[in-house]
Amino acid sequence: MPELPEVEVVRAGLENLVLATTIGAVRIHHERAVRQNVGDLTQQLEGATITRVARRGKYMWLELDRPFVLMIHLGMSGQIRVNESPSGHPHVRLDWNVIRTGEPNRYFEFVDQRTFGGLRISDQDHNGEPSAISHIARDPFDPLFDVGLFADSLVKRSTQVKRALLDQNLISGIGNIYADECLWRVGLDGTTPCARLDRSTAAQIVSAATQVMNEALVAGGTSFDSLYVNVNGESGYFSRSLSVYGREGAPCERCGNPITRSRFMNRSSFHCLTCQPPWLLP
DNA sequence: CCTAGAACCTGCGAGC
DNA sequence: TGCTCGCAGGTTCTAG
Repeated sequence: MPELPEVEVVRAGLENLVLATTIGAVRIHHERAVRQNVGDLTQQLEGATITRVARRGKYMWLELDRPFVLMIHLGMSGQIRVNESPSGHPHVRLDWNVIRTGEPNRYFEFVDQRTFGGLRISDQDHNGEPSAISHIARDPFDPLFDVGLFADSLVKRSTQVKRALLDQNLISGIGNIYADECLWRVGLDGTTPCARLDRSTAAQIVSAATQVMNEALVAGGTSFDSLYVNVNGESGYFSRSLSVYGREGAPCERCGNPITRSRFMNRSSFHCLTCQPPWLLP
């Protein structure tokens, strides 16, 4: 469920607490939450000091004083909760020792209802980046994100624009909510063939995606229910600022016509048929 | 290589 | 009050 803004809220919250601390006991209550040998993960992590909490797209990872990192992906329903065990799905608990301030030891838990997310160790390439996500494109918040490269790749795709926006190998961080919000802001129907787009439109897409995700980040992310919360269990407020997602039948903020819902890629898409004229097949 | 589906899971609300 | 069905912020594997 979480897209870039929600993952960034969790990343920042976690970094604020665990930087320069040392991992103590690691307890795994659900093997599916660990995408590798359970014993290896436990053994490699204990005693490691956390030097940075990083993110690309929807993936985040703990950098350590070791030649590997701990990858964390929240999937559809994953949470990181600090110093509390929410009822339901305790999966992996990491204790850490606060050597920085002398505060009492703490722990965080990775909790995941649907277990599409998980934790795993990854080694790093020569640039220090996790090899586990070498296939994931840079996200629009990345200073090294290349709009020209994205535009070139996008217009060459022989698929529809919404599908391309959800392809993490092309641009990362965008999911079903922000793809719909972005396309509404640009005035583009999601089924438009990529081949019909030009570089200028591609740049508008990046700009709109960056803006909407930044607004969501400032609001603490989008929460429809208790499944997405920050490390302290608190919801974000951006759902009240969504223009199309989840607003079937409600008036379009731009033209007043009702927002419609359709099936696309086996999931829901929300759009304004007036502001985003449907692409007509030739 | 690229694209499009199915598969992986649990829980909730709607409708019968 | 159940029961079934559809639906949910994602990724990855496979077949074509």
